[in-house]
Amino acid sequence: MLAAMSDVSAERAVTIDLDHLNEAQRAAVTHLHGPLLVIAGPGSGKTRVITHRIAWLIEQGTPPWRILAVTFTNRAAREMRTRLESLIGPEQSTDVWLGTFHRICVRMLRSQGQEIGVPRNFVIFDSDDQMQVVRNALKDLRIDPKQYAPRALLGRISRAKSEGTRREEFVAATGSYFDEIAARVWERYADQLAESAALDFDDLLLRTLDLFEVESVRRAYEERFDHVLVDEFQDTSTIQYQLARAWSAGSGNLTVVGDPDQSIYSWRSADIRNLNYFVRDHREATEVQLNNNYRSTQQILDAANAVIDRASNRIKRRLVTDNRDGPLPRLHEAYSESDEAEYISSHVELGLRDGSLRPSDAAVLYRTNAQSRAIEESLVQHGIPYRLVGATRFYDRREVRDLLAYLRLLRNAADPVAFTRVVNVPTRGIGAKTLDVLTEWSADHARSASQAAAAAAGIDADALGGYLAPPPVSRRAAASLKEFVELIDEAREQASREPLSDVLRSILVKTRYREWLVRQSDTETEAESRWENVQELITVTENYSEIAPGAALDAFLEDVALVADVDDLPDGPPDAVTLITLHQAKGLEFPVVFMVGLEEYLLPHQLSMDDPNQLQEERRLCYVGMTRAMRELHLLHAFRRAYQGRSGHNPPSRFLADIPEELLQRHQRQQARVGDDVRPARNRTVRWDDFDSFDAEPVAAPSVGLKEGDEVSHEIFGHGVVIALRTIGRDAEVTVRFADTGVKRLLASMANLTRA
DNA sequence: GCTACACCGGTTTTT
DNA sequence: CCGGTGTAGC
Repeated sequence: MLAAMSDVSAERAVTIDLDHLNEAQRAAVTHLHGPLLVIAGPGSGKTRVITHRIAWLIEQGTPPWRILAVTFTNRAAREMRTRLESLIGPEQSTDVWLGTFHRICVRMLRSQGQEIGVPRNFVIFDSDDQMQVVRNALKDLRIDPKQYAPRALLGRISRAKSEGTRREEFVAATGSYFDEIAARVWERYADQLAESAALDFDDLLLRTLDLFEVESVRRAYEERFDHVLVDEFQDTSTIQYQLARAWSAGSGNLTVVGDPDQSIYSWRSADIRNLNYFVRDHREATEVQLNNNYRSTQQILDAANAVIDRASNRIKRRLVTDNRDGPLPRLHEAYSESDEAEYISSHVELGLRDGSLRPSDAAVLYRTNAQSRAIEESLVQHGIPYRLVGATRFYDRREVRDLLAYLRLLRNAADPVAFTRVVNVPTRGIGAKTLDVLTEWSADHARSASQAAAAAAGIDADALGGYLAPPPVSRRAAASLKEFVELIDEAREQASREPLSDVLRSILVKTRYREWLVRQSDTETEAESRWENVQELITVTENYSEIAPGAALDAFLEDVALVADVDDLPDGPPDAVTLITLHQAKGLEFPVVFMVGLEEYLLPHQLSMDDPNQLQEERRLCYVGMTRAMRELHLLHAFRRAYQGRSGHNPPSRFLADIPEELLQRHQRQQARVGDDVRPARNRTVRWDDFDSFDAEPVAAPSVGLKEGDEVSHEIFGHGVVIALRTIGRDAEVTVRFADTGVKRLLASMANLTRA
């Protein structure tokens, strides 16, 4: 293999080391020509294969800028770039086209979009903006948002777009009544985006595809890329696959890498069938399977395989590893979500104490973001550092979005979404009435809301021709509008010559934004944290100080729209336990993984239980989670769980039942604490005291065999003395003063105390 | 026009 | 439990 390769590049020194790749990996890396399909199981060195392949291609003589590699997330793109740099150095690697579909589309549209009427300086509307636009559309069309949920309508529109359906086709198709409503909303929606010179995420892809309809553009790009590589191919949508084909049409060198078992984004229009279509469309494609796992122990893989094996319609594949043995995955039934969290904290604490674990080695994986709270509380209590990934994204926070809206107005005064958002933030006496008047006026006279505001304020009347009657707003509102318009104008002027961070600071000062935050916040802590977010935003903008002021604004807004990921912020403790959703965890690995909430209604999630396809996806999600673990995997579920303010009992996840008993190490609470009758908790945080009410007939003190003054020892807390005992239902609460860790209250049945 | 408060419904996942 | 929306009273 190596010899053959050297022949190809006879005069070139071979610097890419392929020796440490296995045979399948090497085959994928050194595939020379034509379509290539790589099926890459979890931990099989997928990223390594892609980066090595790119490096190898470059070494074979392909210029870096003729290689296009598409990833699913920005994080993956970044990682790939870093690894590529270490292989071939920064100079070569910067020239490789590497990014998400959206990122690459933006790049193409910025340079050639005008060919198809895409405004050069288009802005990108994120989902929050989109919702706003849909709401406006509903208002215009006098459709009751209660009857037709904006969310659902937007979902319908977006799905249609991702499938490549054009609005005209959608309207023409005889769909349901709901679809007809969606079609009408879509029209208004499109109009408003056009008015704002905005593209939504779907448009970025669609319009780029349109771009390739233009003969000259297509030809230019056909000659442009010698190789196109698509990562996470199982998560591509119809439109994304079409893009990949368009980009590789010239060379025919399309490499797709994916794993059907890890397809977890169908709700985002990912179509797993693309893998089949690829094979159908490229009969001559070479297929390589990577089934060697370099991440997990055999014990973990066995359990994970057991889960994925039960997926229907699945081509059987099995991951194998040479990895050293490790402990069996541990299955633990906790009593409640806080107990579940406690188990995690205790384990981490133990590992930290004996030095077998660093905080960053551990990750807690959950299905829904809401589950992170109980974990956080417990970690805080134990003083264990953690970092929460995603959750409420930084750029989704109200105060951050307010300031972004200000910045967007500087860029495009006509942006109605941004205008409506901040015209009265902080409140400056411009209410619903005034806004209505402005909206009507701007509709009647084909002017933007900003122009309406200026006219109402008595500014710029001449520019309107002087004969238009200004919008009839109150004297007070007019004064406020004047203030607002001037604020924006000044800031815009400032933005053309000063750094972004300074522009933001002036806006904050002039609007007394901080005082407004304090007034808005219920608690001082909230005000503080929101102000911190504002400061953080300023810090982010400081990264743009190198760029010329005008261009900085553009670049910043674009990045914000495309990189809405908390991960990109420098913040957060460097060595911390990771709290992350199962979805976001894809592509990551951790020595120790805790999967929580392995219960029916949570995983599989309630909303996915009716549909067999969605159920399959939940199973794959479970599989993805399990295969993140390198050496230790803890599978947790709780007997009782408070969710959305209510408390209930969920049976263990069906996926757990698919793992043979002998592949697991059971660690269960020793006795049932309450009857089957589960009553709602009074408090969100379940305290042991609450359990008193559960038993109608309190029984005598349980036979825990302990009394005050007894010396006991505990797995984690060590040695201590019992200082109090209390009957709780059929259990006992034992208060122990531990030598190292102080006083703790423990449940006898859970704590596993032994007499010392 | 603003604020406080009651009510309702629900996001599972994200470029 | 959360946040968004609607209403009453200032």
